[in-house]
Amino acid sequence: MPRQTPDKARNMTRRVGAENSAKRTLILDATEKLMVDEGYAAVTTRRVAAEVGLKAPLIHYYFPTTDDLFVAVYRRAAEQVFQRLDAALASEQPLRALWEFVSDTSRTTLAVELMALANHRKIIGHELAIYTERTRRRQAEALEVLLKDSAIDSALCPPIALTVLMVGVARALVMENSVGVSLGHEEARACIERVLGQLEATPGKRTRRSKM
Amino acid sequence: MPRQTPDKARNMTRRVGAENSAKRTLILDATEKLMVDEGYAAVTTRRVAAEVGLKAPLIHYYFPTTDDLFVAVYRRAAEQVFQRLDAALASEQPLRALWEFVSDTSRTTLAVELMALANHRKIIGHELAIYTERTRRRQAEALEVLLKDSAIDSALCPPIALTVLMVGVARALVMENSVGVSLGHEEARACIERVLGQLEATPGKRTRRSKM
Amino acid sequence: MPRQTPDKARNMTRRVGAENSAKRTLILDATEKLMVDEGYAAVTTRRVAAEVGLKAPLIHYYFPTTDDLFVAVYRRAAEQVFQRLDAALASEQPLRALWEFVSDTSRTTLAVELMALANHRKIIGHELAIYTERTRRRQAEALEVLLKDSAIDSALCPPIALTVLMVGVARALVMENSVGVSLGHEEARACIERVLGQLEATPGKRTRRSKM
Amino acid sequence: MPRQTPDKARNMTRRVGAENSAKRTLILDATEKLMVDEGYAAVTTRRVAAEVGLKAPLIHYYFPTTDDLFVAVYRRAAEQVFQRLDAALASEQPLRALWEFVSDTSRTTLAVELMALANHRKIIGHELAIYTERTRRRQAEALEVLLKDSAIDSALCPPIALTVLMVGVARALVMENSVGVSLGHEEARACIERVLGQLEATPGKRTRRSKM
DNA sequence: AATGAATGAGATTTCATTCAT
DNA sequence: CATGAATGAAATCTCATTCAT
Repeated sequence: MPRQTPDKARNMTRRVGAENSAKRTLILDATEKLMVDEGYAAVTTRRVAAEVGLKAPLIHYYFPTTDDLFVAVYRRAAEQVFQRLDAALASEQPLRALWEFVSDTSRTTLAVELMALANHRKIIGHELAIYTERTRRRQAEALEVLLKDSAIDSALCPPIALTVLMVGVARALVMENSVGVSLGHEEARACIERVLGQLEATPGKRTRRSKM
Repeated sequence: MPRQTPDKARNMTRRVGAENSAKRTLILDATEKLMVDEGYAAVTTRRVAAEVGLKAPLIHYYFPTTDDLFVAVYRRAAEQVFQRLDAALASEQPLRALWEFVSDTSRTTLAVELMALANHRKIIGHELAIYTERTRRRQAEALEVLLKDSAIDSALCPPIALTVLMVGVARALVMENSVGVSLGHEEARACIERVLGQLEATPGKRTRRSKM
Repeated sequence: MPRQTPDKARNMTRRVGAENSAKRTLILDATEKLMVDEGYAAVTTRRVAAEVGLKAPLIHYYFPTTDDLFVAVYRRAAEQVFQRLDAALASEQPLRALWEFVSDTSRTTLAVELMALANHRKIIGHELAIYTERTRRRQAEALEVLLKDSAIDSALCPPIALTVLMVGVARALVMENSVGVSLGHEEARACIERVLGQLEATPGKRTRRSKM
Repeated sequence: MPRQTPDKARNMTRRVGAENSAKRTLILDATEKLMVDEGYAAVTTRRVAAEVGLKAPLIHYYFPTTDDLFVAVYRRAAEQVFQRLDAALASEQPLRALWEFVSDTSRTTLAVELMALANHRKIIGHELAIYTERTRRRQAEALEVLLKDSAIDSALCPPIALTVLMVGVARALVMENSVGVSLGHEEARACIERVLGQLEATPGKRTRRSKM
């Protein structure tokens, strides 16, 4: 596991390599892949360097501390999330797109790893919190519009609760998958999709039934 | 983070200390507390030893490798889970008790940590998978009985899916909490409790409308 | 140069090896020798280990951080200083013995190195300050008695000033020596010894004239 | 601490930047300030560069190796010393001026740092030795004239010894100051000034007494 | 004259584990 | 049971320096 960055190193200038250097991107790619495939604990200077075919100290040239590297990975991912989220919400079947989005395996795996990481790295934790709340709000707003006159009873389950539930379930499925558990997953997915289908099927009116 | 057990050490005889030694228990308690409070990465031979007031190598007397220690923590927790799960399902308001059980903070935190750990420790991963599936099946069976003729339409959402959803949401809430995110949590909890209330309120009958 | 100890490591348990272990002593000896011969900057885990024929991490077993090592060297030296200082002051010709003591090459070299080190290591600096003042007071008290009715005019140059001057000159000679400068040293030493001779020659009385 | 120059780099052409470039001067200023404020160990390519707002490799353009940088700092300081020394000796109260000169804090701090540095850098050591002896000779000559017929008995304490003592005491005061020791300093200074006063007060003759 | 990129070498420290007692 | 001692392996980070541009 990446040993904690000694405090001494913390207040140095960050982000040394040019923002768009090809190598910088390569390093981020490799780190992300490592996190998804083997967990954040597999991310060490050496390992990343080996993965990209660079020498270890060069990693530090681009990302002075390992935290900087993690933060960079996180920020890049967050950027993409916002774009893809908007795309999903603007699509034909926004609900379904949203679900597909939050249950996208590799993206969610990364999110889960960052969350685990955040337990030990205050900086990550803080950034993650801000971003999570931002995303959540965005989703809730979108849902508010989408479900305004749908079958769902927003007194029973307001949009923001809905996003919490969706995201939560998605994350759990991914986590379990990564340890090889899949019992009930299919049923859960089916169930969710059925509900979504019902919701989307009743874009307009007064269906008395189907409440969630 | 607990460095990976060197392969050299792998084929040792396991479980040296007597199964019920008081110290063994102390070590397990300390380890569990560490995992819940600071994450699994805080668990190192030294740290645990310091916590219990013992010398590091003694930990190895009871748990030859750190993996053994984790496995033992896990197994002990799993035992308790089964007992408490049974108690919950046999209680007055089994649904509500079940929800309280799966969303119990400290227990779930431990579960999440073990899950994160499992990413890097095959042995843990394997044990975890077996146990998770066992618990799930048990829950599903119980739900099957409980909801047989309740309001819920088991075609729409079969019991096993329900346990996946409940457990997933609970875990997500705990994880987010640990990084300081709580936006929407209250709403989500309220929503779930409302649904549970509805289900329990209709112990008998023939509600034609399927609500989830 | 020994890189600064990361803060993280600071509040761990100190002094691990038994106080009187033979190896502990060996390590201290080697460190002290290194400091005297090549300066404090030559003290690195590796170097010390090589010098004693041990493996580098073992140094950390006895002295968790390099600061701990320096502090231990310093404390041991300080102990000896007090003993030898008392012996000197109790001897036949206390003034001369004192001068010989403060101008003892290897001891003073160590002191100078510790002083240089203290510039960068707050802990050392603090300990050093305390000890220096303690020694100084002890010397001044002794001089007070010794010179009570000697030729020296304590209004012109009180005992405490005298110790400052003696120690200062001695240190300067040693420092210069270590860079190969010796011009005027012999004359300075001779001069000091002549003054000391004069002072000791007039143990009693009546020099009306104040000489320094 | 400035890591030792790898031997590989040793036989390069030296002094690349123009002797009087403004940036060269800036670099020297920054280095000197660093040495005085934080000790020579704080002098690293990066640190100096940051201080002047330049990029690290540019330092190497002006001073191929770090040793070259130190030597340049040293030489520039030495130049100034000679000029100020001459001024002091030509002043109204040359003795007092000399004392003020040798006990000037920031200059002496730099000298002490260079001395400490010299322990580890042969080149510095050598240059330092030459310069120290030159300065010493110059001071001794001046004192010889100044004290020719003063109260001081040059048989008891020849001029060259006197410079050694003065410089030594001054350096010691500065060093102790930097670690926070000041016990007895005031008394020592007072004592020295009293002696200087006495000496200057007797520009001419016939005091047979008052020897130092 | 200046700089982004790269790198070899090395420093400190942590950790799991073994071993002899 | 318990523990002091020892150690291989690795992780993070720093630094002086080179090189191509």
